[in-house]
Amino acid sequence: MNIENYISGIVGEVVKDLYPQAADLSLQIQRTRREFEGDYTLVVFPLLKASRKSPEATAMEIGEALVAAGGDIEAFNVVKGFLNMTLRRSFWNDRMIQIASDEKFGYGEPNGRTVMVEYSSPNTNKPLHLGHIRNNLLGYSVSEILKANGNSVIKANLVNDRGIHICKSMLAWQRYGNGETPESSGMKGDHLVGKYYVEFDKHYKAEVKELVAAGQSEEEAKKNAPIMKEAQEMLRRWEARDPEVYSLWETMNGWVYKGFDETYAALGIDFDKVYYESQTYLLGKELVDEGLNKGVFYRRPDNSVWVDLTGDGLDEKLLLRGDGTSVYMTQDLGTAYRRFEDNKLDELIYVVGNEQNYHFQVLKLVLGKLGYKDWSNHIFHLSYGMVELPEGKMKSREGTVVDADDLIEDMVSTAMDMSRELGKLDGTTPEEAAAISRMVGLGALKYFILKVDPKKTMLFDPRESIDFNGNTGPFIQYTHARIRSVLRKAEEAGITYGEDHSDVPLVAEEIELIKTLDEFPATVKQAGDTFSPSVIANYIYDLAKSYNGYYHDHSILREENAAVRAFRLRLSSEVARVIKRGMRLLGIDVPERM
RNA sequence: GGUUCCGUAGCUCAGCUGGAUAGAGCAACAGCCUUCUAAGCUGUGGGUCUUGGGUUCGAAUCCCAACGGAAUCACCA
Repeated sequence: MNIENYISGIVGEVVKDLYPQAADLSLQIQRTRREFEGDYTLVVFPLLKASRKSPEATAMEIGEALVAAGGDIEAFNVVKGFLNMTLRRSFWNDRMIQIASDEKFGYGEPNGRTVMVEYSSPNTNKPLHLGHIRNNLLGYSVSEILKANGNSVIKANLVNDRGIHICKSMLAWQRYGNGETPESSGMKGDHLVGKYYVEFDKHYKAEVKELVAAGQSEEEAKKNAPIMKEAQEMLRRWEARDPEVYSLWETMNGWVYKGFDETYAALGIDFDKVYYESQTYLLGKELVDEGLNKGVFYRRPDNSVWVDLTGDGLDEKLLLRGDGTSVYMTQDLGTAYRRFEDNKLDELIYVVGNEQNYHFQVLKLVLGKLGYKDWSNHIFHLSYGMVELPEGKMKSREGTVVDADDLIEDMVSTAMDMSRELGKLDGTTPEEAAAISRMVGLGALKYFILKVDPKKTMLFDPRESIDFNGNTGPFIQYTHARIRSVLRKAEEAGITYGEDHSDVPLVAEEIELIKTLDEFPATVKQAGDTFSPSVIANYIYDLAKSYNGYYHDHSILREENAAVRAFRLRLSSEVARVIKRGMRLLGIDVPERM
């Protein structure tokens, strides 16, 4: 139980005695603002109806009763309608020990719930870019936070491995590739395939231009370009399992998967299940039949199937083409259905960009109309905003896409350069230097992206992200490394934490730190409820920042009083522990030294 | 036009279920390295929380409207 709840309990008893009518009101306890005297504050306004007294008089009355009770609240003061309560000093010493002795501090007990988080979900025709990085980091972090809250989590990746876009890469490779492979070219597989996707586009545009010059309209030309027709023919052959096309498809996708695996490994993310669209794209047709039978869908004269959502403020939506083939929505209905069935899911979270908000609105509505309200109410679209660059939006056509692999390498090498310049890598082996640079470079990238509220469009400024000052991952990592250094030195000097800290007089910063530490479990829970790593990120930053101020103002190892020194060591080690746990929830590693 | 989301300091962002004088970082300026890691610390300046209504003892936060911006509304996935 955290302190706010504890105090709420104590105050609740007193309030119940004083004002029986107020017994079922929930009390508002919050940390006392810095400018005022006290530790925690009760807002008394909601109690005025029951007390029938002025705010000041009510607060006074409660405060006096609390102090008279002789518990942990030893003093109080009243400012307007706010009752500021001061806790006994020994309370904080005890609380610190309690936190320190709790092995699972911040983590919830298993709650028996199963949650699937689908994220990443790349296309196999091009490498990952900056937008995917936000997706991957969010998906992984949200999974970790849900686990910390006691859920059993299935991390799922749905790979879009079929469709016309893959055929484009395949065709261009056949024509212009000269048998080039990742091995022969030394390129990462996903980059190689992406190169031919671009190659296709180049030739396609040239052909369109030619046809337009020959008198066709732009629209006609786009349909009639021979290379496009050939790609479409290839897709038909793929669907017919033509051996030649199918084996090329397998080969090239294999290259891409190998490339993706490297990127995933570099980002430190993973999956429990990988689904392939080539295996799921036929799902969902039974649901369409079901909807027709139930009368919630309807058929048009051309035999296509639709659902009318105009009553819900949306449009009519196609569910099945006239020729009986399925569309994106059909598949998604089918896969959602199957996932709930197969895994007994309590919750299904899709980490997908906000350009698909409409799609998920429809998905939930349609499932609801089919009568699967239990499921539609437990689908959560974790929608995230675009990542923009200082120069403007990323556009693949204009070559302003930031490639994920390039970016990661850039971050790591910049971290290495800066560390070296500052002399931080002196006395480390090349392996250590590389490991630290990797942790710091990725920490900078991950933290910069995760600290922002997912649903907001964010600006990624490479220069600012690599600036290690301020609210950044490296600052937090640095704080941790410093603490670890102090702890190492203490160990070398044979200084131990000791057992009894009950009489140590604490300074104000120490009490503030304990309060902040105490909020960690509540913060994890809050981030779990809202699926937001940014809550965790900003919490750890606050903790690290206030520790840094404390660190500069109070000596730890040089303190002469052994009990005080032991307490400070212990407090420091708890801060380090919580920082490490918090960073883990964001998927960020913290070095022991840097 | 419909739907969803966003609008907080010059810039990038916090601000939890409504609570006290709205907070950080960057940038600017002024201090602090014979002392446990200066990738740091301390201080100064900088705000009609887009606007207007409403609910309330109390609104950046909740509701409505307007304005500004983003995404989306395909027999693409």
